[in-house]
Amino acid sequence: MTVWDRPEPPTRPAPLDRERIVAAAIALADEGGLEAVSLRKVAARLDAGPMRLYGYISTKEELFDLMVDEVHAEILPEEQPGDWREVLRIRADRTRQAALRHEWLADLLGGRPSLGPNALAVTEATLAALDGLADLDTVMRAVETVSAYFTGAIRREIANLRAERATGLSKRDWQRAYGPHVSRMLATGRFPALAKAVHDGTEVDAEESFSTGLDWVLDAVAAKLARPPA
Amino acid sequence: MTVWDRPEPPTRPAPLDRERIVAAAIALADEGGLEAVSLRKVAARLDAGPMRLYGYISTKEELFDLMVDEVHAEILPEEQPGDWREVLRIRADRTRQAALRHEWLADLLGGRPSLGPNALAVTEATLAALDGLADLDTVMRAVETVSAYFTGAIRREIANLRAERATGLSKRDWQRAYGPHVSRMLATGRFPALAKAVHDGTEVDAEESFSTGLDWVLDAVAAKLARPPA
DNA sequence: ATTTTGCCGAGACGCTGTATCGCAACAGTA
DNA sequence: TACTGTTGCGATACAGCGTCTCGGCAAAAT
Repeated sequence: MTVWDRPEPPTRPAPLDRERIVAAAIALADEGGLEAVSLRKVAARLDAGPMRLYGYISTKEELFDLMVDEVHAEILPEEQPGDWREVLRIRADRTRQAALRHEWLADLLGGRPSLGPNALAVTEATLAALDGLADLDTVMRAVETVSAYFTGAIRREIANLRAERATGLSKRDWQRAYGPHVSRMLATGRFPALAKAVHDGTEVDAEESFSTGLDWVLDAVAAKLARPPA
Repeated sequence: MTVWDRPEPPTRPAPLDRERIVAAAIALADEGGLEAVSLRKVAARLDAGPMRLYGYISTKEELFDLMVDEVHAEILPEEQPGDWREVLRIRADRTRQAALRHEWLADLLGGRPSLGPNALAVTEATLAALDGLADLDTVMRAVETVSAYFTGAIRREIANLRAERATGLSKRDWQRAYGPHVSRMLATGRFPALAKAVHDGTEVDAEESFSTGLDWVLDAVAAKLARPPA
């Protein structure tokens, strides 16, 4: 029996590891949002059956956790530039940038404790930058307050962005963007302050709004760090 | 043919309206979390077929929107007590309380723009309290910054609460609560600042932590309101 | 060469959100 | 009173989901 008669051995399944699984999941999520991520589709991208994934993760939520941690690798800057304020600011900005690249991140941010290695590294870098500037409690409060701010701000920004996209291109005009419903509501006269805000408000771009709010919060932190509590 | 022979006419289906649908959905979510809310189960609670709901909502997401708006009715306080700072503080506190009563709210908070009547009323009340204290841009930034903070903070609090519950009763101890994984990570020595924080950190209760961070943010807002930009 | 082991994937289960469509009960008209 | 038009409910269907079970096959161990 010559070689030509013998069939090639069946190609062994492509080797798999978490990294490739997570990469496939992220690609899927980047393209179609979190809801486009199904274990079946992730597996299909890797030429594998869905059940194969269960050797590497035990639940879909775990896959999400891995995805979030993977993105934290993008958030952690290469090198730290000293000043605590800049460290916090950069962390916030980079998280925002990551969420703009991976909008699904906004859906997951703050939804579960992030305890993966990359997320821990980010926290470590943040804490290190604040170490010694005040007692530990104050430092923790500072980090958590800033995190809470940018988590919430990023979520809102992405939510608005999606709403704008969904209602069609209308970026500027609140009323037209959010449709006749809000207009009607405002017309009832029950919301005078809101109506005024919508009518008179200048359109600020999202980045500036994020940045300004962040500055405020950082100012507050600065004040507390300067005067450590008795 | 007497009355006795004739069967009763089939009982007309129980009348339905959005209020009852939303109430059923909220009850379900309170009991088993957001994932326990399925159109089939909501309909079953109302002795109706799933398809019946589509007369009142056109998508499951809309049902979530209605649920969020319904909870905003709990958030809007009966009467406003003047001072802008207290108005913002009360709004944050009440939102937090609502999220503690309805943990699923944390999953939805900030996820989509809230444009229902109750949410608009809450925004209206907030804006009204700040009206005239500074130029409109500053006021908007203030409201959004505070909202971003408490959205993020509430999310984190609920996330931690769930994690504690999931890993078993261990409320206090970080390391034990988050399991051997984190301990091992810390033991690697790659996260000295984090390790110190975990080791030396005093356990602060969630409410106080929320409240302190909120105060900081409100301080920042106060500073900006006092000095309206040129 | 033979046994053991471990892992992969086909299939199944119960569930999901939603489209389709036939039927039955009402309102209006002759 | 008989008929007809309209409305809206719900049975059924469909495609997809996460996950469990299990049979079989290839690699490793003996």
